[in-house]
Amino acid sequence: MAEENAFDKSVDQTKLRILSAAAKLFDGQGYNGTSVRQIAQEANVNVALISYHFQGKQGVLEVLITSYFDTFFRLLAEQEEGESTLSAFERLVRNVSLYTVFQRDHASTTRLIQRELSVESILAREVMTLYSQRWKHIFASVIEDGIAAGEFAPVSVDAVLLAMSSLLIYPYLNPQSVREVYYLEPLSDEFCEWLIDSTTQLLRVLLLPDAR
Amino acid sequence: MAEENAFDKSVDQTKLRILSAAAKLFDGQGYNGTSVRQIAQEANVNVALISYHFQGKQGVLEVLITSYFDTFFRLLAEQEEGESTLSAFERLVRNVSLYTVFQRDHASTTRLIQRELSVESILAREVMTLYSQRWKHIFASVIEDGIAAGEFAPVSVDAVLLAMSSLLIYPYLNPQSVREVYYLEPLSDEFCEWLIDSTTQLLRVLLLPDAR
DNA sequence: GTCTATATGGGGATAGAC
DNA sequence: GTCTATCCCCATATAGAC
Repeated sequence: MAEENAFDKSVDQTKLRILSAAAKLFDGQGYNGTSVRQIAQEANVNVALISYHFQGKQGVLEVLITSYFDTFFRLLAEQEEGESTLSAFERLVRNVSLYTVFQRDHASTTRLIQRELSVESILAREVMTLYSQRWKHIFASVIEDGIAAGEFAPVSVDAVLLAMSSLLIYPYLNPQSVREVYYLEPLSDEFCEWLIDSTTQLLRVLLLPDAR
Repeated sequence: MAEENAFDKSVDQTKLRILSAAAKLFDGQGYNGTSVRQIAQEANVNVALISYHFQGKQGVLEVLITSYFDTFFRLLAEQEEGESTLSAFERLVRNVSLYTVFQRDHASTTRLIQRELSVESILAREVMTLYSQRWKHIFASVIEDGIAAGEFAPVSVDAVLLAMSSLLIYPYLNPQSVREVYYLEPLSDEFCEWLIDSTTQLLRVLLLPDAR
């Protein structure tokens, strides 16, 4: 299990420095607004090392995207173990909570991914769409289970999920507005709790229209 | 006399062609991902005319932003005339409906503005933040009126508005995901109706927790 | 694995002719 | 108001020395 160990001293030090610098800069300035020179400077490494380790700027973006989603799916799988005894609604809320906190803990990558996802010309868009579909499928399964068990009303799963993702994602896509316009701090614990709570309320209304 | 006349035949033809081409390209590729040469080609005008008419690429973006918001605020002001007899909730829903349809009718500009708003290094960001605050203030006033009149629960206006904007904006920021992941068409009438309806339901839950 | 130096192309903007 | 030609800067990527 050590063969794909990503912590092999100096090499990975450099790779990690590049990834971390790139995440920060892509986050703040956008992918196209960031140059490899900036990344190299921010990471305190030589420019050529970016091409050497990641085959260019796009390679850096792709690694950021894949490790972001892979980490999330791993965490989710861990949480889902032995969750089968819970109700569909409880499982849904647990997944929402995990995702919210995950976004908070990976705020830079979250913002840059969600932003670049809305750019059509980005080459990594297909990768992202694939992950988005996998993301959706996970949440959709829980809702479909709930509908099949009669726990949820027979709603449009797609519509519910879109509303849910809007609530969850937008604040982390545009934290600047959250701070400067709404005077809330998206990185705070209170904000996460509020966001989870609001989303739960919406889901309750949409999925359990009779129960109140 | 004609010093400020913006409808001067050929000049305005050119300016409009540039604006329209820029909106399309900024929308699809992002501001930084679009070159003035591309804009000129798409608009079928000479590259130099962009600098001549708009003092550069950034000037084009600024005009797009200001006319977008100015148009929306004008439409909103027209609608709000003689609305004072309505309840706060009804006024809120009317404003939500107007904004949703406006976003749909100006989908390219909506997406590009909302995306660039999340980029810190964009020079036009201060302009956008200013408009965002004005936008928020309009919706906030209605909610505050409702609270003062005892129609709404004494909620956190900021929190409610953030949830509302998340629902309204996200689908127009990322219409690709809406189409490819959720199989919904954000430009359709049915989608607008659904979005207005979902938002109304959320607002009802948050603002009128007792009434049902 | 890291660095220097360079190749090659494209970016935005403008001077000056028409 | 429009176009041509050009300026200058910066982008990414790589070849080759260490």
